[in-house]
Amino acid sequence: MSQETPTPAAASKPSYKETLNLPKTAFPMRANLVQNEPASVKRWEKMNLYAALRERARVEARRPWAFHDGPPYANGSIHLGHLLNKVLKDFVVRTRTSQGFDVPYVPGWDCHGLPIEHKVMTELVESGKAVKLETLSEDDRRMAVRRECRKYAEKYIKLQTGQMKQLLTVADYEHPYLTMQPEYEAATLEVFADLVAHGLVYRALKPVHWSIANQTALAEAELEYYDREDLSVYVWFEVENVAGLLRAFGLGGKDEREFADLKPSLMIWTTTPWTLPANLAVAVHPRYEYVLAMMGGRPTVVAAELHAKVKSLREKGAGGHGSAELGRCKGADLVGLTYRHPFCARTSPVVTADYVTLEDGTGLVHTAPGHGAEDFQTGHAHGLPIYCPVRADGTYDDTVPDWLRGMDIWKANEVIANRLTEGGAMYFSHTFTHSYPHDWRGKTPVIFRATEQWFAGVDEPRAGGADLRTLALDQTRAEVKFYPEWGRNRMRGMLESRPDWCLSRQRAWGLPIPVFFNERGEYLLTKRSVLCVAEKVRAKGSDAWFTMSAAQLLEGYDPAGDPDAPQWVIDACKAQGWPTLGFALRKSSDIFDVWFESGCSWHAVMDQRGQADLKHGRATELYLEGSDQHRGWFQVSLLTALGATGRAPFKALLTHGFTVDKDGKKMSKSLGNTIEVEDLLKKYGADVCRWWVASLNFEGDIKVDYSLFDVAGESYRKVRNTLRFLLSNLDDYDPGAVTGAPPPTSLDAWALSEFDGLSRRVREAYDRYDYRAAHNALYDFCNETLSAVYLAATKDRLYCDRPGSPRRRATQRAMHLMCDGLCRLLAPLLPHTADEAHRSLWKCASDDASRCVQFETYLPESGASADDAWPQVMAGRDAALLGLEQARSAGVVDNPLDAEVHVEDADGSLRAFARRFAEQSGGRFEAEFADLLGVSRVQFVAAGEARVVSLADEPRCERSWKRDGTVRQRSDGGWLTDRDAEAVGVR
RNA sequence: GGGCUUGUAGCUCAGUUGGUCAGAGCGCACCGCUGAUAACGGUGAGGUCGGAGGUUCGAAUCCUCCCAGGCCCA
Repeated sequence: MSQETPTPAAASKPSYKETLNLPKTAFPMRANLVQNEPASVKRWEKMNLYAALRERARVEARRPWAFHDGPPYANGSIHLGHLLNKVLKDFVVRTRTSQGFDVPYVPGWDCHGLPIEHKVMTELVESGKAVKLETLSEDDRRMAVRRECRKYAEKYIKLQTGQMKQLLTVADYEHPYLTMQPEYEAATLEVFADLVAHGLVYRALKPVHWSIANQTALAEAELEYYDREDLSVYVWFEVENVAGLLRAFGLGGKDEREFADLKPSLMIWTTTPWTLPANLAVAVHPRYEYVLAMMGGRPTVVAAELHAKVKSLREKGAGGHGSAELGRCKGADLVGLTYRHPFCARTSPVVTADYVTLEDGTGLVHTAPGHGAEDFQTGHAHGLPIYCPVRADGTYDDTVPDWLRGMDIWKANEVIANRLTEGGAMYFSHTFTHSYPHDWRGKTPVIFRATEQWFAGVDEPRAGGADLRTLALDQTRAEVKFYPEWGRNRMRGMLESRPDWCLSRQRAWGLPIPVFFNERGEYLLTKRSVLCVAEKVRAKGSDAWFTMSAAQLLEGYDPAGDPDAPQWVIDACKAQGWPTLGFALRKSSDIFDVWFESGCSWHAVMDQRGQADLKHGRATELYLEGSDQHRGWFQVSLLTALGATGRAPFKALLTHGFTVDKDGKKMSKSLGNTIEVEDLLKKYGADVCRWWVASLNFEGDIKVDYSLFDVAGESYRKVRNTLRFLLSNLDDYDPGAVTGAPPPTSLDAWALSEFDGLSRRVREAYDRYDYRAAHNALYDFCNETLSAVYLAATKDRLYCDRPGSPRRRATQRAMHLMCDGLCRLLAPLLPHTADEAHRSLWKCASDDASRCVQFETYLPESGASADDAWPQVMAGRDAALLGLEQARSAGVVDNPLDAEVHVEDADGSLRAFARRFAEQSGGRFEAEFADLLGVSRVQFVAAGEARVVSLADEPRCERSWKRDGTVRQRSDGGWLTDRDAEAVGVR
């Protein structure tokens, strides 16, 4: 047999596979992102993408769109929050750029502040260098610490820059802004100078959050709340003027002296016994009802509503009202009473305050004006001293009773409680757990402590006009856009309740507050004096404050020419002349709250780099940060800008939520439910991470889990494969070979008009920062419109038509347009993949660094118009597919190509469509519809006649595997359809 | 404790002003293809819309309360 000559038939029975136009592309199915993304980064760096984009914008005279990066803190690796934030920002930059705007984007870092200084100090102590520092002068010591801090910040800026580049973000990494740069610091001082000029800065003794561990004031933003166990005490304060007490309760008839022996008392409640030495008043609510009742053997004043509750603390089950009630009165009636402090030798008054509540305690509030914000207000209103016996290190000074002097306040809690018990003043005490503010870095509990600090007043009239709070609320209400809209409400609530801004910190690593004191404690702080220092800082950085003398810093300052110069300066100048005075001045040792520095970035970055000009009304378009920044950066930026210019620095605010674990719980290292960005990048690559970000509803909490990235990876692969299939069928296509719109009844027209719709929807979604809508639309288009419908239907003509057939070329043209268009729409979300596909589409050599998809704007509409009946046709397709599936499960057919489907065309619309199709293209729409179903033949039939017919008995084309009724043996011996015979060139 | 906010199929999400709005995709199950093949196509099952009241002829959609989260504050 083997020696036999092959029969002519067998010899001529060709394998037709080589005659097909099968897909061909170098664009791989597997992305290998982790391996290939670095090459993209390298190529973009080689072409200097950021600068090239600026240059294009210049040449094309693109309109600028100002966007501003809020500075992350230069500490540690980037975490999930950074990933989310930076990727979202990159979406903004890239979408707006593709829209045809010029969008410069300068990344920034917050460099000063306690976290770094704390870390550096710890390292200095551990390495033993701290001891040596103690021997230096104050200025030299601070300079030494500052040098270390700068090195530390620089190290992490470098680290984070690399990580952010890995996220494929496009930014001016060559010229970032750092809050420790001299020009940034100088600009911050310029803003401060304006605030000073507008009368918004003042110095006052006030209770502030005080970190004992770090011996500095802290801002709200520097606090974290943790549970803490504390002692809760109910204390009797013995009333001094018993007659007044009896009068207040309408008990004038009682024997005053006899009654006094019972030690009638006010009862207060506190969870901070250590503040009792600073007690200077008891506050009651003027309109609440109070009772005088026997409790623990003493006639005791408590709020009527809390009487039973307090009584039951000591007498279980003794909830019965009024049993021992001696009298009632309003809080206002108690005013004027005085009481003896339980262990300090003084008497203090009862005063009223509106903030007294009946939720906890006794309705009588222990008031220590030196240790609480509300206490301070009350003290201020009633002329009480702001007494704070606690020193910076958390120990008592010498004004307290000797048994407390020098004692640590946390230890004093117990000591004081014991003393109260011994002295009979303790009604009840117990330990309980409550949420308490802690230093965000040291994690140590914070106290309220009155100190001299610098403040920005939010209720001070600005230059005689409206105050900052009013201005900010006005902007929030009417001028600024919020995404999402509820941010407006949130901002308003925070602005309404925020206290004056404590600007000063007692640390080394920061921008000094440029104030000069004389020996009497009077200070020099005017717009001109600040600007004079700002010049020095611009030239030499804020180190100048520590390396130069007061006289040097003030060189060029002329009190005579300063309308705001304080009188003592003018007087002193007359007496001794300016330079001499300068030598006698002492430099302030306070630095600015870091939030003040970052809050000035609208000027230090946007104004200074020419991207905005707030004083002339040119604001930044958008700030984009986590929702915590309603109180943080958004608010401080708004306040400094309003204070300095009267305008909001941003036109719109966009916020995102926080990442949580897969169960919706907060992520924390202690819970062990954190995920590292580094690990995600290593496992999935940046494009998949970005695709994940794009899929999020980022307004709320964002669940993070590896499984969610797996899903994103699957979905990414689908998009990638669709691009690959497009590319693989365009290998032999010459763009521009075909022009003109396809006929409306053609599949190509349908696909192109679907693409135009997609393009519109995606661009509109980008415009409103709805990346998820864009992501979903893009995915659905790839998955449904292209992969399941259009590409499945056109496969036959792409593979089997003669390469140059008009039908094949028309489809290739549509595919080319859509591939190009998709790359451009995808580029903001998937910069690597879109560029890779785009370069493949345009057959770009791998070392060619001249082309990048990010240079392209979105593709204009294709111009294709689809027949109005297409939705009906597609509905017919759905119905027919259902029928096909039923036939398949009934065993009528297995392979769809063995089937002829009789499609119900009840109203004749499909046949009408087919007639139009024939007029426009000269072909049979039934064949087109068969391709849409993936079957060999289709007939349109009347209602009720739909069915599937097996064609298994008919000959099958050896090339296209179709049984379309034209299959017969051809001149080469093979069985082919007419179309395939023509394509192969046989008869 | 207060302000803002979230809770729709296993997962990610759509659901305009209350009336076919209980949907999509993924995943899963089953089937087909084997010339997109570590691909591709088709069909299907799955939810008392966090819970409980209430308003209404009618509520995922409005009101109240509760539960579980998140951010910010006290």
